[in-house]
Amino acid sequence: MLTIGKLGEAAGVKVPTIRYYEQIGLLPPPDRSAGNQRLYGQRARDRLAFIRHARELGFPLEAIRDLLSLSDRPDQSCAAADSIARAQLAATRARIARLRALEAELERMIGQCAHGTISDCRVIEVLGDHAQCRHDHDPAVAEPAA
Amino acid sequence: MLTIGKLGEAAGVKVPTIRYYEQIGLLPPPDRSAGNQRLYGQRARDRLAFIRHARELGFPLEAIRDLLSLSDRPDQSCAAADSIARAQLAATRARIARLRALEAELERMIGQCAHGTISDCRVIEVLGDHAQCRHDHDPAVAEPAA
DNA sequence: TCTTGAACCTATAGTTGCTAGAGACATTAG
DNA sequence: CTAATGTCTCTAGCAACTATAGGTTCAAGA
Ligand SMILES: [Zn+2]
Ligand SMILES: [Zn+2]
Ligand SMILES: [Zn+2]
Ligand SMILES: [Zn+2]
Repeated sequence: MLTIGKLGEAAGVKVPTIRYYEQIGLLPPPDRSAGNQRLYGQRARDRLAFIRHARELGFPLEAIRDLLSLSDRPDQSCAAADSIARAQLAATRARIARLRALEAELERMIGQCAHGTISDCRVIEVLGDHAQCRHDHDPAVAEPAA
Repeated sequence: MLTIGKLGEAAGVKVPTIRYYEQIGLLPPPDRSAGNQRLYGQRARDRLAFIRHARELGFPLEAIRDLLSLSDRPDQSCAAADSIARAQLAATRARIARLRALEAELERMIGQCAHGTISDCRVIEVLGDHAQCRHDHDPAVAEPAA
């Protein structure tokens, strides 16, 4: 049996994150020691590793919740799981495409700047004049800040 | 003079977002009508367009704040502005690289699945077994959920 | 056995960049 | 003049954690 700290170390997940996952029902409430401390077994370790890996691949927690409940029914068709994964792939590709457009514009404006004063700075100028841009203009698709 | 709704329309920014930018000090408090409604002029419009464009390019609001205060000092060197832009470019490239690794793994696992039952599903299997992955293992670099 | 220090507990608030709602006031078109 | 739309403030919510405060439990050394 592992304490929460050991579990976190084993799975590469921070302790508060594990408690958070329990709170939102992604991990079941574990057994407790006589002194009320959480104790985890192999099952919890596997489940947490699954969550961790899915998060690394960018799956939202809600999708992971669905994947976990699917993985508890091994005899059913995996069509639902595959379609969640395909949606994640599509989202990933869309983000790559968008980021490439942003990369190109950033490169262009940095490359064109003569590095003089602010009043001549191509970076500032391009940001202020949005007219000839080709990239996405829907704020709902805006990148999360770096 | 524009009301907040007209300004939002003109700049492609939602009304609550404009009020939010004012609240965090990114836009100065505008004049008000006799009935206490916000009225904006050309300056505010330009400033908001600048913010909007920078956000589309993924700059964090804090970076935009710095860029705006730089653009208020036109005689200074643009080195600081350029370095903010270069940092944004670097962050964008890092995200593209990471997303490409994720894309590859998602493609691989989807492509290898025979689409039978969950117990044979390659998607579920790969998520559960994290051992032979090459992608980033630092949760601090994890992708924001799609 | 006692003590110290690390790890653990709960609960709450903060992060980023907005978005949505409630309930009240202002403006404008017909 | 009235009805509809727009605006006001304030509060709370989203994802997915992270951090802090104030307290308890556990393991190891003296
Ligand atoms: Zn420059
Ligand atoms: Zn642009
Ligand atoms: Zn499958
Ligand atoms: Zn992997």
